[in-house]
Amino acid sequence: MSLATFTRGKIAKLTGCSAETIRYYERIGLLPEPLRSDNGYRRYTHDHVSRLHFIQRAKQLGFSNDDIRELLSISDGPDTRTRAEVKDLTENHIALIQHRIDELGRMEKTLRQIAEQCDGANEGPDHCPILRSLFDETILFDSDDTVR
Amino acid sequence: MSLATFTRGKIAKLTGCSAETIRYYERIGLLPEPLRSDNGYRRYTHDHVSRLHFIQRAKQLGFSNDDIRELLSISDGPDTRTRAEVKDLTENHIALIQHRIDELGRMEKTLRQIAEQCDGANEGPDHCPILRSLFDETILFDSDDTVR
DNA sequence: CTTGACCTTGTAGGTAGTACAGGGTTTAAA
DNA sequence: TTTAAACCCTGTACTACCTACAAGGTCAAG
Repeated sequence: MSLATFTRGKIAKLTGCSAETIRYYERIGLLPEPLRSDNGYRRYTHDHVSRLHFIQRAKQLGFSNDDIRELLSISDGPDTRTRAEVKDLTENHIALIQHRIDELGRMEKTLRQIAEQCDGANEGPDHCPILRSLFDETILFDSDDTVR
Repeated sequence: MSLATFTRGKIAKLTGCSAETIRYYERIGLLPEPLRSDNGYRRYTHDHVSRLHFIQRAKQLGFSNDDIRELLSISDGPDTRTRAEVKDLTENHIALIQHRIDELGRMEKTLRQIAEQCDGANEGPDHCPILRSLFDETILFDSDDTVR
């Protein structure tokens, strides 16, 4: 067991998080407050390092800070009920991502449609077809749900 | 030509934007400042209505407020150079959306992989496999670019 | 002993709004 | 006519997720 500790700058370099971000995570309760040296400097442990890695990986998977806080608190809690809650969170998150993908796919399709209209006729004296279709009342959106 | 004007609440109902949002769009320069009545109330015209519609449609296509400001200023400017700039903006935007879709697709794939591991063995005495793979150093991410 | 690199705190900025407080005005009903 | 609801005005603070800076203290190297 190593008892090494790290300053904020050290743990930042070690994990790839910025030093400011680490302070931010502490403020919002993602990273537990470390002990302090006599000079007031934070002293991070290996536990902080693995938590930061956890946070980074969860972030890469698109989990929100609230999700991550939840996941960490489940992980810190008693072993019972753990699996079901984590599974739920994950499944909901997958559904959310799918929804976003669908939304973006619809956007892309419509954008390609209106961008295509611009391709051919670059010569006419009339207005830009893209702007026109944005101003036009009669648009061809597959809008069925709200877009952020 | 109708000279009708609308209060903020009226135009909000007419367009489906919230009254607060309309004030916000004015503040950030998306919607031009309307004239005022003697009592200080804003008096919106049909031109504001079509601009708001434009904003809403562009938003549905995922354009940022900066993009929209740009598109509107192009549309207000002289007719020359218009088409090329709009086309550029649109193509860049399509590329951005594609990038986001790819990113989300990678997330989804990885999430499904780790969620699957949880499916079968719900009985073991060990830790939750999802949490474990988030804590584990050896993850199987297809990470090649930054996430958000 | 001084310079520069680190650490501390608090605060402001960005995006795209939402929400509310505290005041004035208009409209509708009693 | 009076009064209450419903609107309007302004400024400000809040959400998520940080980033960046200012003003000061501390530490290690030359």
